[in-house]
Amino acid sequence: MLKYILLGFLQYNPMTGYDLKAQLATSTMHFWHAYHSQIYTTLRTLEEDGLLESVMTDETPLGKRIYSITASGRAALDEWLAQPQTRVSPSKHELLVRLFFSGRRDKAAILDELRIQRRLHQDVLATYQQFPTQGWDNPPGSETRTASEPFFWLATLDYGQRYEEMYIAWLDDLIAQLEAL
Amino acid sequence: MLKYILLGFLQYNPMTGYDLKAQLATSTMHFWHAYHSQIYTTLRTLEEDGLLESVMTDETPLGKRIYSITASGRAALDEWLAQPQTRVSPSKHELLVRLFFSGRRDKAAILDELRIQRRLHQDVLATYQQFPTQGWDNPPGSETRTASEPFFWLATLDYGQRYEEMYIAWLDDLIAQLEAL
DNA sequence: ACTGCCATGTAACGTGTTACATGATTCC
DNA sequence: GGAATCATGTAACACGTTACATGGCAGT
Repeated sequence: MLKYILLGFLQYNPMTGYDLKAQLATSTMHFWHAYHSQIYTTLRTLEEDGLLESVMTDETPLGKRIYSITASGRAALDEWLAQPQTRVSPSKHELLVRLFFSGRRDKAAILDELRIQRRLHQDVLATYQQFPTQGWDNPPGSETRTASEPFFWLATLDYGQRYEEMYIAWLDDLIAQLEAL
Repeated sequence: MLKYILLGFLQYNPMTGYDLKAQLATSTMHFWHAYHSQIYTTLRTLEEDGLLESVMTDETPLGKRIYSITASGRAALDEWLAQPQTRVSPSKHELLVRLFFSGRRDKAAILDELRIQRRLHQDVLATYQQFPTQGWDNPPGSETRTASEPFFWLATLDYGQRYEEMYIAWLDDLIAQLEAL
């Protein structure tokens, strides 16, 4: 999966692993996450498989390695996009697991945990709400873009906002119910 | 993580791997998923670590192996529950990845994919809505339950319903926008 | 006879996480 | 002088997925 995200970003223009790490920490933070260790190793694997190429700028000890997509890389990305997803994305949500098994826990401890989550998700929502006004509606690179790309980027951002709003409302109702018990 | 889900279910009463697989396919389907291969291997690991014990019923070639939680197992579960989660659960959502990079795709193909997802998620929502009337508000086992357990089970189910409603509404709006383009 | 569900497991592979490790440059 | 950010990588381990593999029992 990360493979296609890296190819997806590199289709617009060449980037370093560090740049891709930054893209994942901003543009895709609401639907995919990866650690830098995984990004660097996956980039190397993609290069070995001929889907990417890289060059080192200024051969100083610790220079930048800039990756570019190859024709095979574009083909692999297009082929993946052409196969529609026909199942639901399986979800994994640790807080819900904890809650499901919280029957014996102290009420005050649960409320503390829920309130922490409420604050964290409020922050995430605030971040999303600032994205479009920060020029995020035109993010990765510049050239080789079609007119519809910002449409889809904004659609995923809209998902992120709706998700956070739903989640916060659910937390608020749950906190109120627990307090009333 | 699966470790604690298995311990969580087994705190109520002993079960087989097959039973646990069924629990994961129903009770926790909206927040955690695991394959039977992983369930069986994790159960073995937990037994090796002394958190579970098992007995074989009727020593026929292919009998049932019934797992029970040990005192150490309960302690491990309680300890995990006592450490509150202070970060947001990272999300991974394949359809959003595909959508994010769909700028060059054929509009009709994207619409097909979104409509398939809409139907699948409608089915999932329908399943959730039938749960409480099917006695799911009192699911795993029977004994050793506290009064607040159904409260938390219903809270996670409520999350699942709200999530699906939000997701379907988002899909509907997106489909309408795409059609209008 | 065949289908579907009960019931268990292994093996190989793929993905993801944590920790270790280094060093330059920029801003305060 | 110190902290933050830029920049890259490896190693060990943990977790998750797919495929292979077996066989009983109940219902049609």
